[in-house]
Amino acid sequence: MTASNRITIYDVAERAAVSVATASKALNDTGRMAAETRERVKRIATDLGFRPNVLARNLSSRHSRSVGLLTDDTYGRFTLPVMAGVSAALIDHGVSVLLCALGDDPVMGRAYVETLLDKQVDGIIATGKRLDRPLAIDAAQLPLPTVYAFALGPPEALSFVPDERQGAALAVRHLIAQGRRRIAHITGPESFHVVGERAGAFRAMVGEAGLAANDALVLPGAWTESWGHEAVARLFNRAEAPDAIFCGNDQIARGVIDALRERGLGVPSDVSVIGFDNWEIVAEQARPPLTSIDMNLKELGRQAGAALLRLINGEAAERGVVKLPCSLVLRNS
Amino acid sequence: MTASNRITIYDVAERAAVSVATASKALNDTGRMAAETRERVKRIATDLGFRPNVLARNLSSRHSRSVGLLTDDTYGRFTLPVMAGVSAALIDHGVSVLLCALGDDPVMGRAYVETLLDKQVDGIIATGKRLDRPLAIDAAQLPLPTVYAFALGPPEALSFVPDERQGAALAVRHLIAQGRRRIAHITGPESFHVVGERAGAFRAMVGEAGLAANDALVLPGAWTESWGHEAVARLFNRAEAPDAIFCGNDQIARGVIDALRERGLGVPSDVSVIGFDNWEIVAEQARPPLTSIDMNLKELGRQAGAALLRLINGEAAERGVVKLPCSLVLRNS
DNA sequence: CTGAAAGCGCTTACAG
DNA sequence: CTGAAAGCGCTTACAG
Repeated sequence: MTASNRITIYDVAERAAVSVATASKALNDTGRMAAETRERVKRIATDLGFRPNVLARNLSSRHSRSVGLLTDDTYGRFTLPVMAGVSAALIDHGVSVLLCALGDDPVMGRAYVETLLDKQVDGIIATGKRLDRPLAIDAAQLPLPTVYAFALGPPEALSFVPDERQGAALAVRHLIAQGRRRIAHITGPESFHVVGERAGAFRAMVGEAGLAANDALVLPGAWTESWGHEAVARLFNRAEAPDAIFCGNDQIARGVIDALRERGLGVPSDVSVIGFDNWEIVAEQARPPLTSIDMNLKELGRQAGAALLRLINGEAAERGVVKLPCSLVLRNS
Repeated sequence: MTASNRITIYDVAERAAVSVATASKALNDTGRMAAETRERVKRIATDLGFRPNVLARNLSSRHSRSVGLLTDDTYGRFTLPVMAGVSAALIDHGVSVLLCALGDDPVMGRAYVETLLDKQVDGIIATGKRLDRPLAIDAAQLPLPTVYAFALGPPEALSFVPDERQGAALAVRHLIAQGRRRIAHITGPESFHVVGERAGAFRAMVGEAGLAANDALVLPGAWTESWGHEAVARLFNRAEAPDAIFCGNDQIARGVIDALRERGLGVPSDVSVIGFDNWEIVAEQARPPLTSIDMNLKELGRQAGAALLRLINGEAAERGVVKLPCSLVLRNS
């Protein structure tokens, strides 16, 4: 029936002594037929090693079983885990992910998105290097189901982001549970949205616990080891030194740990330290290994992928911002 | 001719008063026909806003115009720029990139690759988190054109990697050109292949220039700021201190710069410092901003993508390891 | 419960 | 130089 020697649905149908229509319905669990027929067709397909030609299926069914993944990230510390999660969620449903690496140039971006639309993607996932900076392309305008992952879309869209406040609260609660009473927060530049979120949650938790909620204990700076180092110098040259430090990321925490050691302070015996991001290469190499907050980005990607699948299938429209919980990864700091 | 209201090649043919066969050939620059006819068809297609249905084209032409991108990276510092380059090289040719995020589990990996093959990808790009660690899947066994990007494939395959030795030599040559005579190399763990490569090139260049090629001037350690800090302590507590330091990455370099400042040494007045990776967020924030070596990973991805296109088109088979030059990014250190 | 037939929208020998 | 026709390998109304 077919020129090439690849097994087609015609071969399966012939062998099962049914029509290709019936074979198709049997394999796709559609239509009605005797259960025995369906089973037989499926078994024969497996025996023959039949793999449906996706290209043909796409043309008939008029959709591509693929989604576009838009990103403006060319560095990837946070984006790649999200992408891996999206991909994992979709692959089991035979949906593949087309990568579309946008630059910061909207004109180029639009051209890229055009080719994505030409490929007839069934939906779009938008992600980006920073939560608080929109992509060069307005993905929500696209005539397609769209989900934002580790990126904030417009209110009428569906966005998945880490719950920064919950993550920060988790960190502070952990320190309090260790019996710490004077907790400082050393964090990144105030221009980052997450810095405000985490600092807000920090203040709230500390206040709630009836501890000293002194603004001098919140130190915004840079996302670097050396800032952690420097901030420790500032904090510990005062009368009342903290007994715990919640750091805005793991690199800061690493600088903090090193600075404390240089001062002869034990971690965690004298001062408890907790990081954020759970960047394994940094957290595990610290001495002692660093306790940290994990944003579960792969899981976030997975949920975004699953939600996009639901939208594509026309299930109840979801919208708004879904904040996913962070988790505490205990090490020895 | 068609049920939907989307513009098809039938609409174009009708309007141009030619057959669909001629329209197809005109638009694809195949076949022979009067130049005038070709132009007219193209113009009408543009006027009508005709966009060919890629799904149909794929089925007829029996290829998907897509390639699979295999990676085992879920962190992405180096992989994402490579991916962006690959994507940029292919998108202009209407070829899209299917992301396939392998875990470290070969069984899962194999299943993922199966679905990629089902999608009839025309080729594969394999990349990974570390140059010197193979993927869980042996991509070279796949019955498809395959290119390795920022990953070493088997000798019979085509691999693109940065020229580590050239990059290191570039760094050392720059320091020598600044009049530096006693150059140290502070770098990462010896278990990394790149550490050996860069250190080898460092020794060769220093020897060639007739400078002190003392093994005590090569300090392997960790990829962290704190190791840079510590290594400076070791180097400068000796009689003969270096006047230049070539660092294995930018984080080390940052620690080095901070440590030198703490010792009251001027950078670059007393000691020149150069990093590796050109990780902008680190290099630009250093005080002074850090001169560094850039591996040009996006360009590497671009070349790998272009090479894969050539393989897919059946042009002369290429193989072996292509080392792409690094470049020097001058800042103020 | 099953099948014949049309159709998805292109491309590509082949004939003229 | 141009076109009629078959074909890519499935799916899906529709008829029975």
